[in-house]
Amino acid sequence: MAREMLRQGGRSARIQEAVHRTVKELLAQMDRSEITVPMIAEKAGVPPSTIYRRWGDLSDLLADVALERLRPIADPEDTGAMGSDIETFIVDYAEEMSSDVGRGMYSDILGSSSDSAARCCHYTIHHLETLRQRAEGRGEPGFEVDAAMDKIVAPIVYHILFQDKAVTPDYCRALVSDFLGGKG
Amino acid sequence: MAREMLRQGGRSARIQEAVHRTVKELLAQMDRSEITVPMIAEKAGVPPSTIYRRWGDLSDLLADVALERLRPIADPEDTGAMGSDIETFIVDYAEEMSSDVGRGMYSDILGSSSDSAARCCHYTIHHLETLRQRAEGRGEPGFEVDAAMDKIVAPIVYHILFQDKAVTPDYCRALVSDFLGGKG
DNA sequence: CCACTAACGCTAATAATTTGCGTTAAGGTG
DNA sequence: CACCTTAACGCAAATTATTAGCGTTAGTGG
Repeated sequence: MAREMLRQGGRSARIQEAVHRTVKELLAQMDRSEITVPMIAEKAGVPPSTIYRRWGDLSDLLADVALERLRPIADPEDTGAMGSDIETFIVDYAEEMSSDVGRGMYSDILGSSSDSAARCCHYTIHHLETLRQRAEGRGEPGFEVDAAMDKIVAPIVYHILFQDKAVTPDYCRALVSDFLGGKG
Repeated sequence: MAREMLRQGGRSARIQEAVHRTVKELLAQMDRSEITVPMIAEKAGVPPSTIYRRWGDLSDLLADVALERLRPIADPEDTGAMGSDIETFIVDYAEEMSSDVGRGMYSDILGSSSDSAARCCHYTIHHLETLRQRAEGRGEPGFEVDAAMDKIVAPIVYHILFQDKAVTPDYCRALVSDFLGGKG
């Protein structure tokens, strides 16, 4: 992945923005296996060497873009109760990530030599942590975030990645209710 | 991945063997990001064009090699009882796959455009199925293979891939005993 | 043993990546 | 606010990887 930007403003930031935007546009138009660095460079209006120097190679650039897309911009929806909070978050997450674009983001992140994989799952942990704290603030008993990762998130991500079975909303809800039910 | 070989014998098979062996050797010596097709070609004694024509590109070749390494060669060890069969199989599997080489195989498989991901997890399902049948042959109650994939395999593979926590034998054993305990 | 053709080797053309070097502009300092 | 330092850039040349054409080799089935 890109090393942290040492300079945050001006030209450097404009290039980062233009390149990221271009990658997202290309990803929506064609298969990732057809995308090349020179192609991105031309569309974004920067020389290829700038991309190579800054991101290293295509897989690191794709991982960087994927990670940015996954970065939390808002907290999960507040539905009023812990069970429905978790269910809503998980069903939405699974739907978003089981698309071709979503699975592609996972592949890019896992194919990169950087630490983007660990970062990516920290985002999910962070969201679950938010839901846990919210529940406890309501006086609900809360839940173990690690256990939720193992029992809910891991199976969903596994099936998305290995494409061995369809990840349906019903399947997700069953995982959630199994997790919540197995506690009492 | 490589299309199925139309010709199984002679020269074609020798090349496949030489290339696979070379890839495994290189993988043991250096980081995968340093490996190139021309490098493999020279060491294996074949022209690069042959590799490109047959495997398409490097990621498909790596996925092909990874899949071959994961292909079951023997049934899981028979320890005399279902619980210890599952535990032994899972602990061994986790240990093997949590190495850098193991994680690399997953990355290669997930980064390929072929169906190698689904095949890879079918291998695991097949092994679990073997254990289930063996247990039932002994008069034991058996277990749900799908549930074992969700509750045992998925969390292990998730943590290996996303590198968010160490997958220790104790952790694996806890997953197995949780799975078996939650049934009675 | 012969015919058929998949798969190969070689080579030339094309495309991607790396590198050196001069230039621009961000961010800090007096 | 002008100046200094240097990260990051643009350009272009050199290197390396990939693709494609075409004749050749050698499995496979008859």
